[in-house]
Amino acid sequence: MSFQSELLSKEDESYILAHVDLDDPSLFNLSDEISIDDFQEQKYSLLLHNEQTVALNGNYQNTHDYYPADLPKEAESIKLEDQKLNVTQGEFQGPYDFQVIVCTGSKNPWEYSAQLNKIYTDRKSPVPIDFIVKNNSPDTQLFVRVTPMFNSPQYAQDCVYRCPNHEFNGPSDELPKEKCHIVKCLNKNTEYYGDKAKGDRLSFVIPLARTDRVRERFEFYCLNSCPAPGINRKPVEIVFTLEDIHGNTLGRKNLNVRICSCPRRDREKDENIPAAKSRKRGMIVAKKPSKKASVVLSRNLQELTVPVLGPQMRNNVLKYVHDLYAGEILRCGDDIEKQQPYLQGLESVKTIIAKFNDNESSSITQLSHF
Amino acid sequence: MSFQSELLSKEDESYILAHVDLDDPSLFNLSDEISIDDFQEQKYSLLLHNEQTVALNGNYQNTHDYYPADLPKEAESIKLEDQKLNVTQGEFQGPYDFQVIVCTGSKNPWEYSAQLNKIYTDRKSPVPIDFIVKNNSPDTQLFVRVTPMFNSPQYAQDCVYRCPNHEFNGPSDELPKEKCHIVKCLNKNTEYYGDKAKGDRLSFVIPLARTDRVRERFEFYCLNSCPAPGINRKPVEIVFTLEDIHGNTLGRKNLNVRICSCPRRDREKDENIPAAKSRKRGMIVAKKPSKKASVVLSRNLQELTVPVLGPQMRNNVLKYVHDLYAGEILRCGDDIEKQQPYLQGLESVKTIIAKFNDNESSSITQLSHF
DNA sequence: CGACAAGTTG
DNA sequence: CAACTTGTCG
Ligand SMILES: [Zn+2]
Ligand SMILES: [Zn+2]
Repeated sequence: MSFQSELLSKEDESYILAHVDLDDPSLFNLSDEISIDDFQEQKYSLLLHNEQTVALNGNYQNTHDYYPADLPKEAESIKLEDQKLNVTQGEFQGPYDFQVIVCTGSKNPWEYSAQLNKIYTDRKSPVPIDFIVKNNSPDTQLFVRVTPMFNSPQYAQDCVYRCPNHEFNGPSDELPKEKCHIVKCLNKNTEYYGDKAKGDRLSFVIPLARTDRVRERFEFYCLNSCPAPGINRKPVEIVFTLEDIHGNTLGRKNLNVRICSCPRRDREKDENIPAAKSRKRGMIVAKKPSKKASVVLSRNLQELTVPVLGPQMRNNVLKYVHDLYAGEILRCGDDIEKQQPYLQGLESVKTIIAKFNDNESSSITQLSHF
Repeated sequence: MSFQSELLSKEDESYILAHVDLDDPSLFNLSDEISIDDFQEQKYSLLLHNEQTVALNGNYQNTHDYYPADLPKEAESIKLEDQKLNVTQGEFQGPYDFQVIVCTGSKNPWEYSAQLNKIYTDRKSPVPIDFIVKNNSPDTQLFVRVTPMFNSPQYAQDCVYRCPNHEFNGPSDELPKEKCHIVKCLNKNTEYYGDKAKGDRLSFVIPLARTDRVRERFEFYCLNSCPAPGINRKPVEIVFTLEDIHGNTLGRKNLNVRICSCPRRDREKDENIPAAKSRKRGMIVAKKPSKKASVVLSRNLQELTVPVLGPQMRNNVLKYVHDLYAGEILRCGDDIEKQQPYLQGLESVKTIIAKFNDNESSSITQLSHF
């Protein structure tokens, strides 16, 4: 179940996708079979659904207590030259039905785009994220590993570090091993891994509280726009890996992240540029469906602009859209993840309605009960 | 000829300017009369034409070989607390008719504005500057001290250092004492002074070749836009001081500097906007209707933007809006005048629908019969 | 060199 | 939040 090639051809991919049961969680518990030597000398690539294989520089490992510093000197030198470990990157729920939910709300300093599965946040504001783990039993300690990565294939192998500015001007109470991490968790039990000086990829591990839904807060220390050798405007994602005490992977979810000064503006731009472009007289032109966009289109929240005549018609449209979301949400049943984008849309409509209600004195033109 | 007050009132200034011969070079050769103790314990202010007195933090001195590190411990502590030395900043030619000329040329990577006495340059391109010293005799060694300063009174006391990014990512052959200087001279005999760790003001001294006109090349290591604790977008000037071997000041010239990525553009803006300065940020401008939620289309027609999720919902909304117009039009009966705005809205919606139909391959997502 | 991207200001 | 500034890219 492992492939020597760094990158699979499209044909290989289709073949494998067609012949392998990618939802079989046993596929993802291979770490026990791989020795340290294997890690140092071979390249492993395991195909998952939504497959993306990424070569990770440095020491990325599945046991919490395995440290780069423990390597013998010669392994070290191999690592420093061109040791790359291809680690799978696809998302999967795994046996615990692992889910990662960004808390939303319209007046938070961060913004979440369900459409792009992307969070937009300021530097240094705590962002709460919920981890959902079904059947989280009191006798098993689970962990979430958090690894920021560049998410364009071109840069995915490069490790993400803080820019020197934010490395040397971070909070004064920061431990040296934390100073290069662009993201940290407020949870005091978080363990930080990786040493920039050795070229390690940085990540950290949070011990998960034993409830079905655990909220943790994260802070970011660099902007996406920070200069090289920092993020340097490249898109970044956070990989959340559910792990057991041995570092076995039990689930994986990705979250695109943009740390910037104007989360709302930037989110709106990201969402609208793939979508409509406005013309003269406010005409809305439909977007050209980019191949990638069309795949996920059904999950995509987009903006639609229509002409309305008078507050009555406007309110009719708003109420109608509101109710369309309400209906969809009901039809989702208890599937929280499926609800997510609709909840976001609903939130969005309600904000628009509230804005009009705020701005209009006459109660006749107001929509009530929102 | 020295004043105890840190800042002179406007009236004092005018009085002095009217009664003192400010072109008398003897006024500016006072350094021999001032002991180190005076420097440490008092604040001197000497008025010059184009007067600008500036309190300099740290150790700024007129002898090349006087070093902050040589201070006794107690003087040191005074310095670190609030010792500020008011040093004159005005330009004067002095006995050698000292002049500083920025070399110009239209296809250089830098730009010089004579109007603003300001040079605009890229980071890391050598800028040649000529120093003119009349009667530069072979038996007197002269020096030019180069001191970058913030030139707004509000920040002039702060020392100018590199931002951490450029401090730690400078050329690899840089000596530690050079790493914090935002400007350096290519001349290998340049001596760099000041220690950022001690809060010293940084400067350097170039021994002048013994000709009337000496060309030296300078390189800048930070942009004006570099983040705090770097320049942080504050305007900067370079003070060139002609000195003898004892550090006596024989002439002084200032040069405004902007290190940026687009020297030409920025120079043009600087030069033109002061002329037609009516549209600056702080200016009061007729405010536009807050087009936050809706924009006026025609008389009553407005734009409403709502979030939709997927083509189905989008089409539902479009169809609904279409039908709202249709209903209104019916209710207008034969009143063509009254129909008019609704017809217009209907037309508008149909255009939007057509655009989406055009752009979408899948017939499933298309609305038919429009 | 124009257009865009993205931090800052009031 | 709009407008401006200013680095970057094509
Ligand atoms: Zn940074
Ligand atoms: Zn800098």
